[in-house]
Formats: sequence, structure tokens, C-alpha cells
Amino acid sequence: MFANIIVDITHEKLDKIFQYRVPSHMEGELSIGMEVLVPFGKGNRMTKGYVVDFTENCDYDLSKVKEIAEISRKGMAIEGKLVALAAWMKENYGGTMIQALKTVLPIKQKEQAKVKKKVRLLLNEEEGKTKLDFYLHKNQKARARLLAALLDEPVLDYELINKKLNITLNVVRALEEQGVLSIESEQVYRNPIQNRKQQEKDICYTVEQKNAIECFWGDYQRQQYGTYLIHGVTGSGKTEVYMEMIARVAAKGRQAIVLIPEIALTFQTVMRFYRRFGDRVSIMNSRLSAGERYDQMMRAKAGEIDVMIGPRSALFTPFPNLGLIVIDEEHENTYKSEQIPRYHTRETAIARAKLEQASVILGSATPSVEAMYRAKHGEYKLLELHNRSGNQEMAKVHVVDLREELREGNRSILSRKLQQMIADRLQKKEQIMLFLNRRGYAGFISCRECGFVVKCPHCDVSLSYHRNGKMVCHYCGYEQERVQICPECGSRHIGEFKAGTQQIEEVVKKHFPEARVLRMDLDTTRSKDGHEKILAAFANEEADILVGTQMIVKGHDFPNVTLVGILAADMSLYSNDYRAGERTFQLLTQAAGRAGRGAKKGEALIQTYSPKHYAIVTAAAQDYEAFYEEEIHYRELMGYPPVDNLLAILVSCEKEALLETGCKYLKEFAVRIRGAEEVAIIGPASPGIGKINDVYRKVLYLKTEKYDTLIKMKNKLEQYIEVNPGFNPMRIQFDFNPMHIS
DNA sequence: AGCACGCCGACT
DNA sequence: GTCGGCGTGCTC
Repeated sequence: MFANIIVDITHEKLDKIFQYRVPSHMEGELSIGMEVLVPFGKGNRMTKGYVVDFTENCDYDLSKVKEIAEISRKGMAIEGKLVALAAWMKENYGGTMIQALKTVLPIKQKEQAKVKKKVRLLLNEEEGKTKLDFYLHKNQKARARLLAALLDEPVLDYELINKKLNITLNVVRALEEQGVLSIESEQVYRNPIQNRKQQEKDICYTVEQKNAIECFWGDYQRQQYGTYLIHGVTGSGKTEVYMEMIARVAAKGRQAIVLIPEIALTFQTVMRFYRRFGDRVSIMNSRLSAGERYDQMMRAKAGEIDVMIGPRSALFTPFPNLGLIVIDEEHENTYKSEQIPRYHTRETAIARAKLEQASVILGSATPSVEAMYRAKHGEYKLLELHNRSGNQEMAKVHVVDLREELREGNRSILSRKLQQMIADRLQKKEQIMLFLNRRGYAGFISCRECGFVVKCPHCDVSLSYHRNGKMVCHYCGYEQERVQICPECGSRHIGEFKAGTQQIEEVVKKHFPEARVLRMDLDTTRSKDGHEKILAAFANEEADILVGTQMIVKGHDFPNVTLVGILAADMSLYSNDYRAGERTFQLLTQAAGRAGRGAKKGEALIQTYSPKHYAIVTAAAQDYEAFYEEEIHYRELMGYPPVDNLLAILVSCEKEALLETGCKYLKEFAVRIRGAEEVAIIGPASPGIGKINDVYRKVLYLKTEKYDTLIKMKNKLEQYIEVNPGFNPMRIQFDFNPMHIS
């Protein structure tokens, strides 16, 4: 038997897998993730490594393969656990072990950046000059070059010496021995946030909050670690519940990870954690430099902190004794990675928690259908928070039928009712948010007159215009000619629906010239901190109306906002994707939740062409249960996740003809290995973008109830692709339960 | 990263 | 010839 091993040396060149023979006496006890000592390199010096995988055969020159020397056993090191997690991710999401390891051990890439070696000159000017003459005389060019540079600037970064002066470590070492210079490698941690601990006033929990905490804690005390789904309406105080749970876990000497979508990782949120945990908290975000991020990881490993807050990558924080993982806004689709391995944070967090005997808390006001499905099937424990903790009332939600507006001659994007309400708030000096749902804007084709949407007859997803001038289904590849008139009512006002925040800003300014309007979208937030600046300005009431996309509905509380207008709720409803209903419901509920967060009562208004659609009806009623029932019924009917599982196989190739034959072979192979299993094999279909940078793309779908079957088929397909050189010019990616069908 | 190998100029 | 400095390439 052979073992695949990564060598614990931090350098890109060694960032690959080495194979070693497993001595027979180790066969029983060696497992993935274990730390071992192996002879490495010419001198066979003993080097630390981690077992990453086992194989029967060896594809390296057998005469060169060495044997593992010993297992270093001081419990499973934290790296070992993460390696084991990487192995799980590779198995469940596809890709190579290296790719999985790179996502799990970010340390590897960062280390060289952080161990900033410095070189300091030890000689005075005179001694230096003499030495320099000596080197020049002996024609020792590299030494002379280095010394000359040091005489100019007595302390230099090793990296600079290495890259710009082209001098190797050999030379530096030689000069060190001669006492010309010294090598210093300092290790300074920087904490990106100052310690500003303030004691938060005593917290009073509601009955529901208490119940949730005690339910979790009871299990935890009995060492029953599991997954909990907290379904709590906006304003029900989920964060207090998380913090109490974390505090109790931390008191037991265990650490916690809090995952928050990057967009919701605002100063406000972070400060709440700081107030409670002081400098035992650390945050990670994309603004931190690589070095700072590495420092944070090292602090976590060294036991200097108890809580790490960050986006999905923070899941891999190397805590020595992880006890709890919290995933806030669990339904957000940024929790699914777009890079290989295309892991889902929720599933991966649960896998990590199992490896480390920890619990997982999922929280959301609008849980994903997957999470709720699993909670209802007993996989997760459901904890409900129905009431707002401050006793505020939920916003009243109105629905306006835009078809009716059109019939009555109002072609504006602002319905008459919305115009009235805006005028009313302006006069009361209250604030307004206008929300444009741009998600999934990859146009759908709808009738402005009756609201009819052109759909695929086989898939129940909307068709969209394709470059070839036809309307296509991105799921099954179905095509039909463009419609000129609405098949439902015969109107000629049928076409792609589009509108942008800019147009809306103009319309609003025209209607209400006295109002101060702020716009927030990709254009206006591009500058550094643009995001925060706009939100701060609005919070300071420097504007009356904030117009924006979904980024305005996340996280921030504006007490003076008493009206939220949702301008075109349909935008995400008919994107070509089975999650459209879910996303629409989530966005509408969240947007409505922004109104009335202060003392004054709030109202929300939804403008739509399909007021009867269940996602809109249930969102208007703020009735998650009703939505879930409808949605799960639809998923059952269509066999979409979470009822069935879906594996997307994305194939791309520069040659269109090759791509097609490749897909044909893949499909045939899939049919062959399916055997008697009940697996639907769909496609190949063209994804939303059929060609990127002259690379053609196709997608195949496998659909079945059993996730395991999909994994098995993925493994066989991966093997098949590897042994057939015909697939070499193609890139093939696997995506389990993709966030969008594209 | 660490180590050996091989090239090249300098000096006995 | 041979010695030592210096860049290069490999490590299962």
C-alpha cells in the first residue's frame, strides 16, 4: 500500500503530493490527516508531512519510492483535521486533492509572505569597504553585489535581495558565517482592530431566546453535538442568542467560528461581538492583507482568540479545540463557492463539526429550502423565534398589480400608490428605501400587458433570448422561435424586462424634485468604502430616499425608514432557475423587514406583474411556512433539490466539435455506469453563456434522490476522464446542487 | 526550503 | 589541473 503525502514545507515548489510506501506494520493504524515523518530529498533528512490519501498502486518510479519512517503521535494536529476535511471535500465536490488542500490550508500560500526575513549589515563603513574590495578582488560578484547594496542600505528584505539582486540563500549564508551580516526573521502579529472592550449592559432574553439557548446548551452539556436551525424573524435577536451560546462554549475552553456573508460584515455587526468578547475576537475579511490574514490564523492556532468572525473562508480557521460554528444568514448563496472544489459552506461546516465534535448553528429569517427540509426531516433541530425582541410590529405589506397600472394608463415605474406614499413620507420627514431587485436579471421575456412569461414546456423555467435569435431553455436546451406577440393576450408589448437603478433615480428625481436622493449600486460603491459612506450618509438623514439593489437590504437598521418600495418584484421570479421562487421570497421578506425598525411603524409596498404568484403572496403575508409548503411541493413535483440531488457537469473546450463529441461520450459513459440505479441524465444543454473568451461550454445534469450515487458516478467519471487523453483539451468541472442552473 | 550537481573563472 | 563561487533543478 502507498500513501499520498504533503510535505510540511512551505514553498510553492513543494506544494504537491509525494508518494511513500506504507510499512506493513503501520497499515492498520495510519489514516488520512495523520502527521508522519518521512525521509525527503537527497540527504533523506527527516521531514514532517501529512497523509492525504491512500492508493493501491503507485504511479511514480517504484525504485525511487521511499518508506514512511514513523507516525508522530501527539494527537491529531490541527492541520491533520483540516487535511481530513479537505479529503472529505475532494470526495464530495470533486477536483483534486491539491485544490481542496489549498482552500482548507490558506496558511500554505501566505507563510512566505509573512516570514519576512531581513538581512542586517554588521560591519561599519570602513570594514565594509575593505571587505567589498576583497570580494571584488577575488571576483566574488554575488557577494560584492550584496555587500554594496547593504553599504547603501544596512537593512534589507531578503525577498528584495533574492528577487532584485538575484542572490541566493547560499551567498547570504556564507556572509553570515563570515560575520558580515545577520539574518533576522521577525514574527510580529498585527491586530487589525484595537481593543475597545466595553461591557454591554445586562442582557434580558425573551422566553423564545432562552428556550433556544437552553435547548442547545442542554444537548451540548450531554456532549450531543448536532446542527440547529434558528428560524428567527428580522429583529428577533438571533445575534444575542449566538453570542450567549458562544460565551458558554468559550467558557468550556473551546472556540467558535461565526460565518457572516461578506456584504453583511459591517462595522455595526462586528462591534457587537467586540463589546461582548473584547480582544478574544478576531475578524477576517477580504480587505485584510495576506499577511494580516495569516497573522489572524496564527493567533487562532496559538489559542489567543476564542471567536473568529468572517466570510466563508473563515470556516477553515485552525482552532485547536473548535466547539461551535455559527452560520448567520444561512440562506445566502455566497456560501456556495464558485471555485473548485465547489463546496457548500453549510455542508462543509457540518462535516468539520463532525470531525471535531462540535455543533453547528444555522440562522436565518428566511431559511433556505434545503435547511428547512433537513430540519423537518429531523437532521437538524429547529429553533423558532417568532417575535421581535423589541416588541416592534412587523411592517404592513401592500401589493400593487403593475398590469392594472398599465391598463389605467400609468406607464411609470412608480405606481400611483407608491407615489402617494412617498409624498406622504417626504412630508412627514421620514425616510424611504426603494429597492430594485436586479438579481437574476439575465432577462426573462414577459408581456407588459398581462404579465405572461414565456417558459420552457419541459422545465418550468423561463426562456431567455439567445444570440442565435431564438429563445432557449438553459436547463434542457429546448429552443423555439422568438415570439412577436403575447401568446396569452395578443399584445405586442412583449420583450425582455430591464430597468436599472440609474433610470429609477432619474424618475424619482423628476417626480419629487425637492427630495434628496442617494443611489447605491455597483457604480456608486466602487470606490473604497463607498458602501459604508453611502449607508452612513443615509443613516445621518442626509437624504430622504435611498435607491439601490439588494445591497441596501442587508444588515443595516435605519430607524427612520418607514417605507420600503420594491419596484419590480418579478425580476428574480422568472430568472431561468429553479431557485427563483426561493430567492424572490427571501429578498422580498428581507426588504420588507427593513421598514419600521425604529419606534415608528413601517410599511412596505411590492410592485409586481404577478400578484398571484405564491412567492409574492406569501412574502406579502410574511408567512414563511406557507411559502415553504408551496415551494417544497414544487420541488417534489419537479424533482429539484433538496428532494432530489443534482450534479451539474460543466464541460468547456475551445473547439466546438470536440466539445460535442466529448459530451456525447460522457453521457454514454454516464448511462453505462448508471446501471439499474434511478438516475436521470439530462442534456447536454447550453449554459446561459454558451461561450466565454472563445471557449465553448456545455452542461450535463445527473439527477437522483441518492446523493451517494452521484458521488460514486462522479468518481467514475473523474477516472474515465483521467484515463482518456481525448478529454485533455477540455476542462470538466463538477457542481453538486448548483446554486443556479446555468 | 535544502541539497547536490555542474558550469565557469582564478590560481598553484 | 583543481578549487571555490554561483546558478539550477529536484525532492516520492
